[in-house]
Amino acid sequence: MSKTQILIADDHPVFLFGLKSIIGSIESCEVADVASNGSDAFNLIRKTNPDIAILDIDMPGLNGIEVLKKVTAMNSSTKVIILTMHKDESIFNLAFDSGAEGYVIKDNAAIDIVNCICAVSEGNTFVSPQINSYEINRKTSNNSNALTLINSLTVSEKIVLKEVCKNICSTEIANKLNVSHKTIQNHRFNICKKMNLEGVNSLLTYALLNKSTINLILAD
Amino acid sequence: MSKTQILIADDHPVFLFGLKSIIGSIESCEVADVASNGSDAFNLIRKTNPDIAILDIDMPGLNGIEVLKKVTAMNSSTKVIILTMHKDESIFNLAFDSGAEGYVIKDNAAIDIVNCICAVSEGNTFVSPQINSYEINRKTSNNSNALTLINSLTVSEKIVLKEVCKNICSTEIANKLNVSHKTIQNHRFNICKKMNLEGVNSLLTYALLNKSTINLILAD
DNA sequence: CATATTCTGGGTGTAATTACCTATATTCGA
DNA sequence: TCGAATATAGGTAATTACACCCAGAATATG
Repeated sequence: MSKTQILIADDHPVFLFGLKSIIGSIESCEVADVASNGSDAFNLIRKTNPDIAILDIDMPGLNGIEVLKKVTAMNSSTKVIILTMHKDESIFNLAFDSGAEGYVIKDNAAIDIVNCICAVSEGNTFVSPQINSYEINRKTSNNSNALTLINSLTVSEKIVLKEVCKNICSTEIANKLNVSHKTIQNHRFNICKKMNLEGVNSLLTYALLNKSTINLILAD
Repeated sequence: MSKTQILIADDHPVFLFGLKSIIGSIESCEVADVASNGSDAFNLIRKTNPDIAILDIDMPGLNGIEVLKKVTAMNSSTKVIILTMHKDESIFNLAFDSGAEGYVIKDNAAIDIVNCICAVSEGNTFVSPQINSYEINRKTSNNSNALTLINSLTVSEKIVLKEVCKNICSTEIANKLNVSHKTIQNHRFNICKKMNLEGVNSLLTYALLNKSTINLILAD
């Protein structure tokens, strides 16, 4: 029986080195390729078609979620495991909505990654025990998380939200988009209503504190 | 000649594993101890007195900077290298002000860590080439960075700044500290003046975007 | 003790955002 | 083609933060 072919992608050399050693020590697995950015990872997946791809989210160029989406879109047989430090429920949901088979938190023990690889190669899904509740929420369709809320925004509202993330005030956003500042204020108000944000500066603070999540969800 | 004894501390098991392998492969070095949190790291340093301690900043309990400060305070012969993902100039300065001998960015190649260990064990300091300019700024005493500015704040101003980081508005801060909201507004105004912040919400956005840096600088 | 700094709090004004309202033009799906 | 959703933009009011003014009380520092 041939070994499970695994591709790993992470832009932190030391972490990648450790990951490679750990996976290499699994009897039934073989590290087929390593990549240190998203584009390389995707090209290698398309070319070599590994059994499993383990992807970090934060990588230069294409991020792990974008690679995952492209892999899913081309109906590849490669199964994707997301290995990240993000503990945000919205990102977790985004990963599984995008076709992931596993989700492991980076600061968990190495055994989680091993278990995840085993589960996924047997056709099951796996999530770090630490975020088990996220999976339960998904199964009970308890879906009032940021991903669902942000996806309910209109195109203009999404554009405005992205600008707010950059800490640009309404007047400047209006100038940038060549519309009245009243229009932007209305969009902001509607975003607040949809996302249950109340109080002065609530949208600004929400946007700044959830910047990376929002930008992942609203990428392109 | 005996090998250089090294302690490494990081709360990411996979990264720690990779780091241990890389350092273990250096002929003249030996990994004496590993720790996955700050308290353990400090206790081990005190007990075994290694030649070099390589510390991550973000660790549960005591963070790496706090460990560094305690090591410096007890006049230990152990030299400390900070190995972190933080690229913030203020944190870099905080590390060297606290007595660090080396500062390496986590996403740099493994060779940087090896070079850093060699430099430090020979009595020199080392910083990742990527942030070389920070060292030059220090040497030319070009010190208008956040560390200097935040340290120029009064006790009350520091307390207010920490509350603003938590996204608490002036009225609530006033209630919490049992003073008038005008007092808090005056503190905010004075903080803005000292830190050259202008415009509506400038302090709030500065605080939210630099939360982790501020909390590191203002830790106890 | 004298001086300086800090903490405190009041006043006045402006800017930005939130919180609603209304209303028209456009676009999109049924 | 018709109705729904969306994008646009105007109005009004309340809240919060910034930007400056002032001054008395407490505290530290020489």
